[in-house]
Amino acid sequence: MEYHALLRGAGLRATPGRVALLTLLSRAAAPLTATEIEKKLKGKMNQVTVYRAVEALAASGIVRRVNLEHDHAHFELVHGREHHHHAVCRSCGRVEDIEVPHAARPEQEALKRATQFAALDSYALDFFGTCKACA
Amino acid sequence: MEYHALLRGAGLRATPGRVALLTLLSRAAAPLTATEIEKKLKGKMNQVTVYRAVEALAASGIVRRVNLEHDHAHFELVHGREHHHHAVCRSCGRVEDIEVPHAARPEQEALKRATQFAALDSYALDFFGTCKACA
DNA sequence: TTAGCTGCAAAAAGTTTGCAGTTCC
DNA sequence: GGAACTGCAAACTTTTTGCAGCTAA
Repeated sequence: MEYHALLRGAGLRATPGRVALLTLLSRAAAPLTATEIEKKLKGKMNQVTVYRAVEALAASGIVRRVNLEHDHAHFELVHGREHHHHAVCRSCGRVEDIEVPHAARPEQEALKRATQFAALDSYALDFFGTCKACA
Repeated sequence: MEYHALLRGAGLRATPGRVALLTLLSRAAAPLTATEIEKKLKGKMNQVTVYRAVEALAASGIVRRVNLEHDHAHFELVHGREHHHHAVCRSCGRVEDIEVPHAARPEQEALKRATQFAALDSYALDFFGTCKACA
């Protein structure tokens, strides 16, 4: 029941659908779209509720909204884990999570270069190319 | 008429609308959405044609499609210039172009870490935070 | 002349909202 | 019991497609 506690700790209700959603995301190897989530939860939660759930979870910092290419958002669990990145196939849309070493706190360097920003607290680093299946 | 030649060189027709579109993008301080482009070209090109034009221009490598937060694509000119990045305001959506020093060819490092990819040839590094106007 | 471009109308995707009923705590 | 959550239907936004007419080369 670890997700039950996680939800309650964020002041959210631990409904069966939300626990199933978090369990699904925790087992996914890459971010999922709202439609993928709804299909894999088949019947447990309808699409509108999926959107509302990921919105609430994102507001609590439990889930992160990821914008890759393609015209729809993807969602992933914010493990307590390391910041990670994505490789995206331009041909089929496949996404793989990858770890890439990078400078510590690149946001601070970016903020120095920006003239119109008061704060930058996160960043996204995503790679695009062709997956082995499509090559 | 520099854009006329650029278009012809890519095998595309140099229509007045496309030249106006490229001129607009060249003067923009940050990537524009299709709707913004259509409004700023008021009357010169309708929205459907804007989508078809940026698609053709992106296929020729003249324009780049950028996916930031928010649910719509942005488009920017691919100057012959340096790879650059974006600061995005989570509150109002404002986007500023920024230059950030980074490792040479991070794609190669990323490809080593990916297990399912045959090639990675580009990447996006975008920062999120709050702009001065919203702070 | 003609392949490429354009506009209009309509459809397709993805996402959000209103409201009434249900459920977690 | 009451606030939070859910599902249904419908709206809204962004993007794509079909088709007929126009135009750059």
